[in-house]
Amino acid sequence: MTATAPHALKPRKAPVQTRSIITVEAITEATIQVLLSHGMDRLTTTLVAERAGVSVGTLYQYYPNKRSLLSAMLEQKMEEVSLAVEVACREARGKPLAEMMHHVVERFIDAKMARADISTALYRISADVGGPELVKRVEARALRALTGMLATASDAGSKSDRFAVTVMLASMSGATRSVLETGASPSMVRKLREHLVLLCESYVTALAARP
Amino acid sequence: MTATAPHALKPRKAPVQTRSIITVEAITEATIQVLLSHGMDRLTTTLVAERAGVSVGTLYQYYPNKRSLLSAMLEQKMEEVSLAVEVACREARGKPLAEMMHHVVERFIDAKMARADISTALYRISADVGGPELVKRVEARALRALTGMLATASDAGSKSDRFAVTVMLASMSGATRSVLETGASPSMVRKLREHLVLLCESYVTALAARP
Amino acid sequence: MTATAPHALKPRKAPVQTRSIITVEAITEATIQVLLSHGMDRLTTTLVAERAGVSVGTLYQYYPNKRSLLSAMLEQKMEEVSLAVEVACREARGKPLAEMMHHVVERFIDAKMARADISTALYRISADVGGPELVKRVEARALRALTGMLATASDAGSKSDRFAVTVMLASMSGATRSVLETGASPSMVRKLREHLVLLCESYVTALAARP
Amino acid sequence: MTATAPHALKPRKAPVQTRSIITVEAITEATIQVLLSHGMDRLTTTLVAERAGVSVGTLYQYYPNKRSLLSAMLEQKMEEVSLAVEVACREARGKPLAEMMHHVVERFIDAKMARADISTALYRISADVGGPELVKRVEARALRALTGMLATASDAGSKSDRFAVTVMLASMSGATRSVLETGASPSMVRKLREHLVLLCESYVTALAARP
DNA sequence: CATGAATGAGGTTTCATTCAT
DNA sequence: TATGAATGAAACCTCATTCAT
Repeated sequence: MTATAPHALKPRKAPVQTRSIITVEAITEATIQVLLSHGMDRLTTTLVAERAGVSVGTLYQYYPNKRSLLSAMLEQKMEEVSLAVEVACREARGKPLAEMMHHVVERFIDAKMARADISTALYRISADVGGPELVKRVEARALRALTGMLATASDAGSKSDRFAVTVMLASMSGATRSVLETGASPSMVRKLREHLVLLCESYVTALAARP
Repeated sequence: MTATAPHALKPRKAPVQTRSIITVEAITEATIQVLLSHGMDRLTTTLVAERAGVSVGTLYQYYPNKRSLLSAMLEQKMEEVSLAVEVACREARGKPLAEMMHHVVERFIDAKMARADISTALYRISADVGGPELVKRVEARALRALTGMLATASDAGSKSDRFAVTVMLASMSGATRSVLETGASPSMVRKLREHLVLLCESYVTALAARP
Repeated sequence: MTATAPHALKPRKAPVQTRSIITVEAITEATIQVLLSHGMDRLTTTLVAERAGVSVGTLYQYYPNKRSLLSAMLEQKMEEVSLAVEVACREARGKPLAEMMHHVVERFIDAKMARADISTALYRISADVGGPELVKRVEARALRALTGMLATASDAGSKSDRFAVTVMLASMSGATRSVLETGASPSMVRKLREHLVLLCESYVTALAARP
Repeated sequence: MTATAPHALKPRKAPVQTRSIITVEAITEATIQVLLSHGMDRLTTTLVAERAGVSVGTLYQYYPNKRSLLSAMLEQKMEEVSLAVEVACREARGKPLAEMMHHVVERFIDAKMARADISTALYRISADVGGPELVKRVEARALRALTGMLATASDAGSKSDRFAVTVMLASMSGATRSVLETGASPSMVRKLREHLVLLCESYVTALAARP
């Protein structure tokens, strides 16, 4: 990717007409496919447009540059996951710790696995495309939600601080990524759910038990 | 980076003479520096060579292409971490679980933080450069070592299987990465150590307590 | 020229719009000119593009690599000659041997001399650029045509086999090439016509007279 | 090949010591091999040196540049052929035409086929490396010899001029090249001998019979 | 709005040649 | 003499982006 001014990462215009929406969706889908089949450094705007069945020109009507195309995809997926976590946290407020973790982990993995291919594809970008900053910004919401939820646990005065929650979230992401990159068979995913619940639950409990 | 056949990722020749060794080290160091100062997609072979104080031609005497240069760096650092884990596992055999985890986590983080800049830089490339495969291959050793060690715990019949260990390792990596990308102040690192020990310890204990 | 996989020698896309056709023709012509003025090993794609009044990028839209550019030119010219021979053979069917050879040789030389500069330029590349294979493939048609024609000679049961015809064709090519590379003044060309007719005629006659 | 001043095409020094002779021969042989296995445009001085079992530096002790290396090979082989023709012509003086042609053609083909690989390899260079000029210069001797010989034919006042002989020589070369590039099985070579004799003999006879 | 031909800066890689050891 | 590490000019080729149609 050639150097690009840091501005202009937003999509160029929001599609309103039906045709436009279809076009944008085709582009989005094509990006995923190319990312998966060719990898980050053979992804070219021309190739994406071709796969989407439109011309490059059209692609550039919706995204001012390549970076914004990828950035949009990354943000979209991450928002989705963050939202899922937020909702799960709201639902689990006031419950006992074990139940909380169970619920949140399930929703987190659900969100990642809905279109697991997208998740996998995005691991190929996150480093570039404003990765860390974007990640931090989007994860902040999930972080707040989790911290808030933990404070309402019915069975334990929570000692969990922001840092502990970060560690937990990063662990969940790391483990899920690892499984996704190994292929993610259904049985693997089942085990992942189980283990992540155990991991988080025991961690939170241990935190609460600290002097 | 231009398309490159998946072969030819190995360095081209091992430096034998003193002069060569110095050259290769200069290239290695320059790669890190450029990665940190310019980022993955403004890293050019010319720039690396310049920074290393050699000509591009020289760089290409040791690495057949850009990919192999980056790949070599990634592998090198990962081997280092894997080795550190292996050694730590050997040292902690036969100890109680808590002590084991404490020891391994400490050594893991030590290895990552020695030249934290390198670790950070490498997160930018792991996705390309044969990432997953390389990761899997190199981590396999750490995995075996950890599993083996856990079986010798003095205080608990280990129920830990390969999958659980993968989850643990991925969690450690994920959390460490998260901290590194946020800046990694000394106090952060201290907290990370503490929390990762807690996380792993409680996880392993919980695993052992399962029906 | 850098190493190139043996595939991908075909032009990348056929020009359809008027603008494209002009572009491709400009590139073709520029290639000849550069070949003549600079020689095979100072012919660079950049130089060709410049001469053609387009950018390198444009050149690469029509030819996937340097080799294919040259290959296309070679094939084009050779097809032309082969076609000329085919047509001449068809026209001369049923005539006496002497007349046949006269006609074919004349048309062969006509075809080579139309843009003698191109012929000369192409001798510089035929060795690389898939030479032999291409030559064999394209000449096959001329070979068949000649053999077929000779069988219809009104004045002699033809003993000419495929091999004899190959020898004849190769002789014609060799002699013509020799003359072209010496400068090919009109008087030389006149003599060449005369002599090649004599050569072929007497050869075919001698073949027919063999026991 | 990079641009090189037109001077300095001669080998740098004549090897006198035994060791040197062996070295030069190894280089010569290696050049042929590389030419055959990799083709003209993947022939690099380093590769040749490697194949010859010496260092590049050593190669440059005997040839001032790549061009001279190739040029030397070309000239050497051509001289050989020319010499063979000269000798054959001397031997055949005073004989009848038919016998003359038979003798010369046989020796010509013998010379080309002794190390047919070399001949084939050289077709890959002749265009570059001062091709035409070199060819003209070296062939001049064969030309003179042939013309001289024909004038002494016992059975016919020769009408053959320099041009006719050029045509004949070019035909012989062309046909031989064609056969070599098609693989040159022994039976093919046998047929080639036969046919070239016939071709030349009938040609010369026809020339003599002209008004 | 869509198209896709054209652009050209710039990146990667090669390889003839030199020269200190 | 031989070596082979180093050089660096220069070649090939890509691809994000624009704009006339």
